[in-house]
Amino acid sequence: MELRHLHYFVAVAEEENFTRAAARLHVSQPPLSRQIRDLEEELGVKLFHRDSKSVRLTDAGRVFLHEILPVLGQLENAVGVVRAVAKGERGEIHVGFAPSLTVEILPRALRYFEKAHPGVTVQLRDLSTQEMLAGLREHSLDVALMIRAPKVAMHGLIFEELRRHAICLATHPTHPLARATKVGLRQIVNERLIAYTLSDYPEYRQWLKGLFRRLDRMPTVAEEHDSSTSLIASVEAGRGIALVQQGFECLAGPRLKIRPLAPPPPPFVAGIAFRRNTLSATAAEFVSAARRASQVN
Amino acid sequence: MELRHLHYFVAVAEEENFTRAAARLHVSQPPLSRQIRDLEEELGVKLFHRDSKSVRLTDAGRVFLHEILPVLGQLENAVGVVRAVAKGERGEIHVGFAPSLTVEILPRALRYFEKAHPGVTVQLRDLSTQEMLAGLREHSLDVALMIRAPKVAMHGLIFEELRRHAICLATHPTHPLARATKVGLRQIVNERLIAYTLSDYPEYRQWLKGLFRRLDRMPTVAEEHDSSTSLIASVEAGRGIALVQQGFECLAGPRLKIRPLAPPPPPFVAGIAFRRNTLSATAAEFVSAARRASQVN
DNA sequence: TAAAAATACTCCATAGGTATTTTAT
DNA sequence: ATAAAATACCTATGGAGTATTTTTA
Repeated sequence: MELRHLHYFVAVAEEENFTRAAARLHVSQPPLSRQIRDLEEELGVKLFHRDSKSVRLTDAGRVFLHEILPVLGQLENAVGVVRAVAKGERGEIHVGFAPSLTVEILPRALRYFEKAHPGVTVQLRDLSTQEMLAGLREHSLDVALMIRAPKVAMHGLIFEELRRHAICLATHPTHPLARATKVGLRQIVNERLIAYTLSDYPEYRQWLKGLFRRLDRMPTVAEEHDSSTSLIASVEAGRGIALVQQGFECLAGPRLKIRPLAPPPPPFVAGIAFRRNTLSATAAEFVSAARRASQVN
Repeated sequence: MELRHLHYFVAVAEEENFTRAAARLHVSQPPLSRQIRDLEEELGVKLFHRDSKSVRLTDAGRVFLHEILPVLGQLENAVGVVRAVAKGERGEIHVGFAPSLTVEILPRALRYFEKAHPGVTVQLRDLSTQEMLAGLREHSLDVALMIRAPKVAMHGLIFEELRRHAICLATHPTHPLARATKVGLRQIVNERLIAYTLSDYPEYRQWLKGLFRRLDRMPTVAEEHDSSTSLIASVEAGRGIALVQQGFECLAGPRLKIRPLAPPPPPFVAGIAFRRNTLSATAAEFVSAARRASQVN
């Protein structure tokens, strides 16, 4: 049985006439008769009473028509839905992001994307880099806004750089270094450092290690935090200093003093990651929205 | 698009592998690849991400699978239902009957039929002969238990005789004729006759007319009734006599006296009517149940 | 007799097969 | 190098066309 049989059956049932149904289907009458006969044979059921003057559904045929019409309707609907999804008119996209590191890019990217694809639901998930990479691999995420993790395996994934963020020093407003115009790395090696957790943000800690490699020592990591909120609170409480990215002001507000480092150390590289091969058109659109969002204002 | 495409798509989606899916479908891999490609082209949608190591659904493909699976299920179900209907395991049959004239046959026929086709709903409709013939013609009835109407057009319909009912005289128990062993037609020509209505039971009135044709006169039709119940009440009240069929006792009980006519006039012919060409297997089964039911005990 | 469906046949489009190439790891 | 999908090409099933016959009112 093929859809052809069903469409032919519906036409004959509705026209109650093979010749008219054939015309409506743009085929000639004999093949139509044959297809209906084949369908009846396959079902083992007579679908029509035929005589030379009239063609009418049998009881079984009436039941079949009744069962088949909604099926054909749903099928047509399915085709419409799948095309809409492929065109990005409908659907769902799962986006992972590191909240503290993408404060500027994410909202703008969302705005651009929403404008282009109002029918697509964006599922946002606040995740660590590790979770994002795992999520991308197991297809629970489509794209991830994250910081480049230099020594992390990216098999099958692509990391596309969007923006570089200079590293700044965040201190309590009354801290001695808060007034310095230029802060060098050497000036902070004896400070207590408030950092992100090693388990959730290994790339941050790698970067930290690399930052002080040229010097003979690095500051003690006095505390670990798994969120910017608690890290800010800790620095505000005077428990230590933190190294954060340019733009951190909009998270910390006036509670912390943010100073640039000089000479500027290698910056954070913010970007977007996605699977190399299995990127949906919609996800690709999100990537380009993120690209636009990261263009300097 | 044909069902083949959908079945192939489901197999590949579930196996996530063309070679295995091909084996499962009992076809070789290249035709399968081709059919999937054709489907994708027709939809204008990429359904799978392919690389040499893995095949995975795209987002659109996942949506399509989700939409298509219930459709294929319903289709399979429809095939099952239509076969059940054709086999008489399920379905509906519309039966018209003249209550007063089929008191013996109908209940027995129903019992036989119910036993053979417990899944079939029997819709019973108490109708006049005219209504039954119209119902059969417009397919709102499948079969009708009725009295033969000699001069009524039966184009396209078949009347199959089931049983003959001798004509009897029904009187009030104290009526002079109630004691007679044999009642001749001549003895009742001066009686007031209680009859069925001309409009609903024309064949009864035709038969009545024919009955007295040989005599020079016929009894006055004093009253008309459209149901046996009211006819019985009227005769019981002593308003006249009635001519009814043998077996009427079980309707009238002891309220009326039923006497045979002698010599016996042409009897009522009870039978079953149905369309000549468009008789469902189930309806045919009902006809044969009625045949069995009308066999003498 | 006429109107419609069924049958007989012919043709070719295409589903499916085999052999081979391409591709990505 | 390997494993799987895609491509190339061939075969033949069967869908569709034309001409004709059958059916029944």
